[in-house]
Amino acid sequence: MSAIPTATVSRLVTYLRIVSQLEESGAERTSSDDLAREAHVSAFQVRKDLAYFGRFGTRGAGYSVATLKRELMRILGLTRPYNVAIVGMGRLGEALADYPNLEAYDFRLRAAFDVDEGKVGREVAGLTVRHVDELADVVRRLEIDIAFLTVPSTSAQAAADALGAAGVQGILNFAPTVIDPPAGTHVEPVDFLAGLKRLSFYIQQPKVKEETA
Amino acid sequence: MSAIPTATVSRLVTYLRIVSQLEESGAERTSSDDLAREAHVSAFQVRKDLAYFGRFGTRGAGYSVATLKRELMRILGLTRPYNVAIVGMGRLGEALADYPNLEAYDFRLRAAFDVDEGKVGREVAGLTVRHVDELADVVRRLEIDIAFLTVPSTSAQAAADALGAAGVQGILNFAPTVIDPPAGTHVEPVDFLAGLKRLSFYIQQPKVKEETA
DNA sequence: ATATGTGAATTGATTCACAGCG
DNA sequence: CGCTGTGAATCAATTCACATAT
Repeated sequence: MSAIPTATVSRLVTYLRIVSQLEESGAERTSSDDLAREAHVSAFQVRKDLAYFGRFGTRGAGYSVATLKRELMRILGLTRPYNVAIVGMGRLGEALADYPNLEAYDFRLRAAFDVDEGKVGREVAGLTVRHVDELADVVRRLEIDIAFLTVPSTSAQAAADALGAAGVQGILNFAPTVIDPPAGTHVEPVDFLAGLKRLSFYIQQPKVKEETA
Repeated sequence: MSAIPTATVSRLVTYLRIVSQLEESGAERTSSDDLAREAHVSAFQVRKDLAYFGRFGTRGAGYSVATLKRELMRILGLTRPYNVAIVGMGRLGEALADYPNLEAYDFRLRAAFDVDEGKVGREVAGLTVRHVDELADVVRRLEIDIAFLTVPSTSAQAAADALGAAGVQGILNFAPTVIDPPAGTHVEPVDFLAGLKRLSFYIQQPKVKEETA
């Protein structure tokens, strides 16, 4: 009967960003029409998405920006802190370590790992890079909830398995490969190469419809 | 009757990566079952996705790895080169400029832009960073097809509009905001913060089902 | 009056079962 | 006999229309 569509979850994230911007700009009230316009979806869609979780508006008057923001944060589980580790301190791992906006939603970078002895021991964003041999131990001790997986594709599955076994609940997978989620772990892909290839498909579309005889 | 589901396009990209790996590992033939296992979808799904574009297999014998790879590349428009520009040479822009795998599918980095005079003139990945004032001019002259948009959210829409007006056909949007696609331009989002918030939702799911009375 | 919340209708995507070829 | 390719059936998501609350 239930199970929230994944597309709905993605849109909720978008609505949250929009109400956050509205709040910054000083707006106090908004409507499904406003949100729909900003999120590039229909107003029906906005209301239906919200209806999965409750009733947050006032008929005739729309939504309170503050209330809707609070409720969206609650729905998305953003009312508590998450401890984060980065696995793979290449260029991308380093860039993520220095990313400033993480703390805005209480994502706390607590550990960084690599296999390369040349990288182990270095300081990145106030953290000492540790060897992946210590992963299970450190993840448990620091109660890491979420890992950013920025290792090469060839080691991504093994690293994910190790993280799952150590009790990590969520993995943001930056490696361009599909990972089999360890039991009890949710994996979200962040694959810019895939996005690039989708672009390629849509760009060439206009001039298609040729058959290979 | 027509219109390819966007989910199908995403899966095609995955199938291509799988057959590329199969090719590297020396395999000559594969099947919808193989592909399904690797891509974490059903074999029906694989065959249906491919059926939108033609018949690429041999009944009873599966698919030739080489043929399927070639066909997937053709379907995805990856048989010709694309000229790429990066707009926004912050940390992420720089990391992308140095990303080694771009040339593998003939994506050619040809230009880099920033607004910051401190960055303009610097050398990155063999390119001189140009001021965005030159964007329209340079995009046209170098026949840029695709832009990586790595500017702050607040300037993302304006930059996208400038790129669209200059004739760019595709934009990979790394800014954490929804962009209104300029006419004739396709936008693909690559938003790791959104992925992180989705993770948060799925992590907290187990312990939910509380109502606000 | 106005904009939400929601069952019903529609549209779209996935699954299935098997016909069709090698 | 295998495994692909595909219409038909099922399932899910989106759209619609309107009753409902303020």
